[in-house]
Amino acid sequence: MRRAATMGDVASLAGVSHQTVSRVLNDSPAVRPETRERVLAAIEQLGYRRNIAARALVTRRSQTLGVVSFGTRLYGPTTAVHAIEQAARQAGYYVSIASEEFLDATTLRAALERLAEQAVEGIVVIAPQKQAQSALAELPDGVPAVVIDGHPDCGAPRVYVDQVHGAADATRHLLDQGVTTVHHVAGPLDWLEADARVEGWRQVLQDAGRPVPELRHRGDWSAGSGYAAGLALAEDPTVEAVFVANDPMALGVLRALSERGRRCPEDILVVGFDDVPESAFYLPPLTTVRQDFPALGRKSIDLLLAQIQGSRVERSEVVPAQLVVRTSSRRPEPTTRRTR
Amino acid sequence: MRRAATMGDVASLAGVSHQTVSRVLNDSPAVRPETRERVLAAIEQLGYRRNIAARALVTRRSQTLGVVSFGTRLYGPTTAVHAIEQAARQAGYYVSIASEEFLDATTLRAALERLAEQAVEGIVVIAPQKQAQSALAELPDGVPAVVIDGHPDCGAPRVYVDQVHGAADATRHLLDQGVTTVHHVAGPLDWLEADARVEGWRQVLQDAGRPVPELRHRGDWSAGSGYAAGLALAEDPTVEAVFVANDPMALGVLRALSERGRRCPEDILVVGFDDVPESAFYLPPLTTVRQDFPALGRKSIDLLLAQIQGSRVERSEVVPAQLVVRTSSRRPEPTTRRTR
DNA sequence: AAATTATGACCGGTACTAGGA
DNA sequence: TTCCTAGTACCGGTCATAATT
Repeated sequence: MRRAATMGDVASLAGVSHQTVSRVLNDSPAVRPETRERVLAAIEQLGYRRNIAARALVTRRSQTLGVVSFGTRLYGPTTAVHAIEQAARQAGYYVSIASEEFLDATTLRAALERLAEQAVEGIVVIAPQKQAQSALAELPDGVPAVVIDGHPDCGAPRVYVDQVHGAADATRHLLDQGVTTVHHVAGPLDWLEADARVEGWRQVLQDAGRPVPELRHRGDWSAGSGYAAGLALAEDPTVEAVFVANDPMALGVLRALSERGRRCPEDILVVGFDDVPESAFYLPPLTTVRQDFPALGRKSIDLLLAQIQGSRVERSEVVPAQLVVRTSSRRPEPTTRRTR
Repeated sequence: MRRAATMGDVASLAGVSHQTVSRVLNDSPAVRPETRERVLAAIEQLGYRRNIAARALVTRRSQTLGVVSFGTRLYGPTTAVHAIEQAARQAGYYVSIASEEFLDATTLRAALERLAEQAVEGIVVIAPQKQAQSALAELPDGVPAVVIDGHPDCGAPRVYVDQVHGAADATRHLLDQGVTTVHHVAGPLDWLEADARVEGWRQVLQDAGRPVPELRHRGDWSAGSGYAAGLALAEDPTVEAVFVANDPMALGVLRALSERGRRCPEDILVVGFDDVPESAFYLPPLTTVRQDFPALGRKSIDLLLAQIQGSRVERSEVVPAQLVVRTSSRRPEPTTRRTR
């Protein structure tokens, strides 16, 4: 394998100095169009490609942003990561990923360390688990960072979806259907989002003076865990409505209800959270709360770039959640209830 | 911001030469343990971190692998990318992602160009669309590459799931339930996998001497497109069994059937493809064909590393697909058919 | 002589200066 | 002036080689 062409090679082929080649590559205005053409032709001819290691060495800029993510099989993080990539690229950055399947302080630290080794210019952390928050304190010194769905005092600017309002809207919507109260299938204990959704749900019930059912059901975001919770809920004849902390768990609940002969929405109303693409096709179509994950990703990059460019940065940015009403939560008119 | 510590700083603090520091970092045996300790202490004290740009410049190795992916919202590619990251990291490589939402020759070329700029040492391309194949011919010259689910003569070693056998198994399983023939809801025209699944399906029907229904239904992998196909299938009273090219589309079919009052599995049998985590909780639980996406990712890195290390590499590696039988495809015994 | 350690060239760019057309 | 050449000092490592125990 021949050694790759260098700037000097291009320069001598084009009959200019290496300095001029550099100017052309960096879009300096101080190059005559005609000269620029000659240089570009030489670049083309030699298949020259700038050595980014050399460039990074002298400019002290890696042109790379880092992304740390956990639970990458989940719809939310995956979608957000994708949006991050797009936005970062459009801003002229490469993206390096450091993700792990499960999070604990050790793996988060390791992931941050890997990114630090690469001298990334900024880091986006998607770490909605509580135990991530402590490790976040150790974000590399001078490196700008943004946290998605993190804790208010995690030390870095945050971008987050308004989980509390989303959960409140869902719960209020269920109460509006005329039920006495709403049960909740919560997400895992360690997740901040799970807490926020519990809070929104509880708040609305309390404000409405409704009994707050004991929180007995905690899933792990999976359909299987929702199914288990659904079996228990189906046993309880007083249950009229259930707010489930995400869509896959809601799918599990729907299946459990159906197996136990409890019809949705005739007997029990169900609302999910996330609005995964499939939820409109569950049986019945699922009412849910949409989170705009792509917006989350884009805004995190906006905040990060602002920091890199040295602007003062808002401490946080909120993305609203939006209730999407479908069949699973609409109580049929009592008159039509048994006609079908 | 103070300038970061350099090897020379560490060296003078430890009272050795920069060369010795380098040896310590590269685990050279030619360093007295006592000296090594001193150096490590100095590194710790200064918070020294090796500059990978400088290292890459002289070693001509970026320690980075590139991944190109499209349709990153789909379960398969996402899962595979994740496995790739894990495997690459374990092998001591960083991972740079270049993905786009939609693929065409231009975006693929752009993605490969971005990775080439970064001087990645190897590339994994996940590009199961037909139109990707031509652009694959332009894989950067000397850069090792592996293609996941690509065309046999795409020019690079391939790792792929045995789609044809998976589809054949699914179809055969349906015939075994006693139906006359099996209908198919295919994936998008441009996808190789869609073709392979059609082929496996058709093959089995032909071999069994069954009528091959005209291929009228083509979705885009989404539940919505499956729903549309399902509505049409529900109209046709002769349809006894449907093999759907992926799980989300199968979900759409199930919903359409249910809406039109055709029961699954009593009236129509359904089989999907992919085994997404939710499919066990569809109504009814979906029989499907599991693809081992993590294995796909791992094996692609194995092949890539082998190439990088200069070994001769098998042209391709196959990952088997596995039929997972659940409720949606099991015809109830005729005697119990109407009892419930 | 063998084991360590020190020295300087080099990787391929960028940034600067001085000066020519 | 405006554009460009020429030359050189970096950036922070690695490697080959020489020098020192």
